[in-house]
Amino acid sequence: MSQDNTPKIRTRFPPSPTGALHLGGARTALFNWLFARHHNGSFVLRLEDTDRERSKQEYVESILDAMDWLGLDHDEGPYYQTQRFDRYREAVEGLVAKGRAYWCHCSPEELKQKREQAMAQGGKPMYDGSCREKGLGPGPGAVVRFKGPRTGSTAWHDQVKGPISWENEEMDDLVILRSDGSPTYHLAVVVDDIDMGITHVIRGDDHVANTPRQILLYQALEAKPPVFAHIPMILGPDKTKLSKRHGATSVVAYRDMGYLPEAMLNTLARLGWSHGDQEIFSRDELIQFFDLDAVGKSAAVFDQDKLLKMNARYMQAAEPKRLLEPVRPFLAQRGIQLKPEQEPLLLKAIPELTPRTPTLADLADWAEPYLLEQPVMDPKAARKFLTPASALVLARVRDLVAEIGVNDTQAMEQAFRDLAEQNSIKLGAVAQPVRVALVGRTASPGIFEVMDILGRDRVLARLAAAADLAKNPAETS
RNA sequence: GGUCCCAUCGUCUAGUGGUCUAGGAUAUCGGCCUCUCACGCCGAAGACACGGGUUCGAGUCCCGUUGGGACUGCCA
Repeated sequence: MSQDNTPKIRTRFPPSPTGALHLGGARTALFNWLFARHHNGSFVLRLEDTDRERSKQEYVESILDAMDWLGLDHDEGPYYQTQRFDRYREAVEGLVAKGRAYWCHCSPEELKQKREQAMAQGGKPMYDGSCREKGLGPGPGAVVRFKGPRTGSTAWHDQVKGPISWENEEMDDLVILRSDGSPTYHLAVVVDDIDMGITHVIRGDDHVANTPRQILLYQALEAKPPVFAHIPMILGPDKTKLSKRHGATSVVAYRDMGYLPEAMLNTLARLGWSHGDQEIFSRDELIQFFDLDAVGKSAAVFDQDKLLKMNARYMQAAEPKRLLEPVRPFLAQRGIQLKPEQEPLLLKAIPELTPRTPTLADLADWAEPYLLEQPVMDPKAARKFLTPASALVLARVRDLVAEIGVNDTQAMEQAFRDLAEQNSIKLGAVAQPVRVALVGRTASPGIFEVMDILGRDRVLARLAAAADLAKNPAETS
């Protein structure tokens, strides 16, 4: 039972489908989603596809896919701006009729020339308003410009930056309708946010300079502007705006590298937002604690190492079953189709594996020896540990396994220690050859746990195969 | 160039005038643990950009300087 009289909070995320969802966009989406969820409001998804040249359906799908992966579900939409052209057209006509906008016949070429000339003379590259008072009508190549005020100032109280104000004379008359009849970003975004009842616009602070222009548009359209909150940008390691040249910047790229969405979400949330010294947040905690007042003002550099560590923590903490489906594609990349009867074995191995595997890709790598009939033998490891001298040790261990089995790890460890002592060698001198015999490499979880999971028969078979190799080391190299 | 925004360890950040000889995380280094590799634990090093104010007192408030970023499109 809701008893608040205040209008329900509505936020939106409006990506333009001209590329994949990148880290900055994902964080913006996350903050909007968290804010809506925290306040029990609605989260609207809208595709800003008015740039017909660059907008692509495949990007729409990729963005939706990424949002889905992150679990950022929307309550409304996705709306598409290309389906609302009539509405924008109507708004523009209304503005022209009221004298708040006018037709402009200046060509892009002469505009560009004027801009460059102004720059060269140290002036401001703004539209000079040549057509502002001409009272022109539509025509070939003509656009509609907003008729902004020439005096006064426009101000707002930004929810993260505080008070910001702009001299109106600093703003030129922006184009709101292109010569092809399509609306520009400024017009479409304002009309949409009005129509969709958006109460809070949370977006990257690369939009602050757009805000006063849009407020003017709200006023001309006789609508109340929403609350604005400009969150700091996410920068690359070189502190410039994140872009393709910064390597992996798309969210799905991280998914494909084996990161868990909860780790991605947690890391993104901590860029520009904090809750005391807490570092790990569940999805519910994020919703519970998130608010705009704890969002910082300065730009943040995305730290891959920290994401990796975060992912490692989530990997370790995950229930083995949670990892089963997500790891499948990474196994498949290694040519392994996980069979149903192998699942219990993998599930049992996962707790031993995850402290060593920061990503799903690593997990697949480390799980491989358990899932193949015989492990892929690393030649270097074989050369070093499967020596004629170790053949004897391997044979003794076989006897041990035949005798004790593999499920009593404590008894097996004791037996290994006794064996080492009897031969006056260190435990490692026994364990390493065995390890290489069992998994084909020099690093693995504890050797007794590996044996337990592999099971007696497989252990015996692998020890036998390794002993053969050890007797004839030439074959390995 | 102009406008606007920003400024605490390498990086993410805590800090809202005194409890800061500045806390946490990550990265780095050292140690412990140990059958390998990890995990984990312990420890070290590492920051309030600079200069003026205001104040009994400033990382915290104000001004300036410097540095960085964004915008300056018929792109969003």
